Amino acid sequence: MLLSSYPQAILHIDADAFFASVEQAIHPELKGKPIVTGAERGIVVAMSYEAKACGVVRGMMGTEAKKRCPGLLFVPSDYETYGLFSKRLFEIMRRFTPQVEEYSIDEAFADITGLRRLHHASYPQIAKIIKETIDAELGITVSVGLSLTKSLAKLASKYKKPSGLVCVPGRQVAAFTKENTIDKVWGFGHNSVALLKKNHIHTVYDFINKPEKFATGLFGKIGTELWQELSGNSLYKVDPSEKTTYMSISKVKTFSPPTNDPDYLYAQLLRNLERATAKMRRFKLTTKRIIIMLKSQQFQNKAFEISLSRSSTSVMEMIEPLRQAFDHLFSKHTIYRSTGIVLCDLKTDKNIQLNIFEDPVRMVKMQHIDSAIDKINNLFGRQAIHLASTIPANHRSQGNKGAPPKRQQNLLTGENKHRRLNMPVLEIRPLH
DNA sequence: TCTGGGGTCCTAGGACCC
DNA sequence: TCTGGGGTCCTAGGACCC
Repeated sequence: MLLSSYPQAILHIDADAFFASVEQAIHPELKGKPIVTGAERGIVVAMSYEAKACGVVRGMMGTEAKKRCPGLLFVPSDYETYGLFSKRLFEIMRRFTPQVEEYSIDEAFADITGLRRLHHASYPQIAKIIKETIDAELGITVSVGLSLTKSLAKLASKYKKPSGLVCVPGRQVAAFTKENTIDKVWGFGHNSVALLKKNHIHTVYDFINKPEKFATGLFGKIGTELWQELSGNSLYKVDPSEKTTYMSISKVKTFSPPTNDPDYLYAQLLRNLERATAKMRRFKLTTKRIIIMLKSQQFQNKAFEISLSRSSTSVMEMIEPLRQAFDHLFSKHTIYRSTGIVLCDLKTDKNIQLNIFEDPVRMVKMQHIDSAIDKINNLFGRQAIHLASTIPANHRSQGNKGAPPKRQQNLLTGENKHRRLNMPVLEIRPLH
């Protein structure tokens, strides 16, 4: 196949060691030093390149990380600030093209096809300008890949980290894919890689050199798509539409130390539920199916599913079934390390069907209560108001004792991020 | 890498219908 | 009663992503 330079020019931008880099950008004294985030739980969530160089990896216990890297500094995670940096990054990209797809907190695609004249620059030059703008304005570095498809662009951005700029025009696809093993491909996980290796496929080039039917035979639809994408035929389009909905919303929380105290566990679960439903209401969604999970110390997952008689947005309506599900799942001989809630099959809450036995007045009342709670929590911080039954979740949770939350000025907007006042905790009991 | 917290999509097989 | 052929919807679970 003969490919011209860039029939499509797709960019993938991936921030380097994002959380750690943001911390270094806000705290200049941390620059050039090995640091990790995740201090609040004592495990490594993200590490700077300096820390990575000593062999510190994600999920590692703090003590082990310190052993490998004696000068290691721990900072607590600050997701609000990471989110703000993320927003800035996407905004910079949008100055060059509206075709920007926010893929995750630290990654985005952009379609810059046809923009050479507008920017008076070649595609690689445009990529370079975007990269330099981000690096300069945010004080962090990103790695950039430019190629014909999303899959190739993603491969390219990963090829030279940190702070790489890798351009793969059509005529270099063959050479470039020879340089990349299949485990680097976005969409091939452990199982797929194992299967490919059994078939003597080791590089991406090996894969695209097989007939398309071979890929389809092994992996079905996904196989065909990846084969096309990696061959330089763009199938996955850059989707700039904002995320407005969810299929599911989950809240999981691991606590330390693990426990088998039912009051504590139930309170944790209820708190998960409060947070999940608050998010659900923010997106104007409703649920009918809820999954309750308890994870044991040995990482055994036990789950129970409840179906509501009709779609709902209100915690109060879910409390009874939650209690029953918990009693069903809980065993006093098991020690648990986390609880979780998944709200499934979410639908927009336009017209919730009432069945004839229900009391619409009561329902409307509950909706008023919910929206009042949501408003207050919006103003005064997450869960300024919460159910009294979640209070046991505050005790015994020694997990975050060491690291008080940071109350710093927001460097980007000048606002105080934490507008929480010293509010008393209001307690609301479920209606009966 | 032994396990944090969030998500999506695809597929096979059963239930049910003509 | 077992014998045909064909369709749709739903569900569970796997695989993958960051």
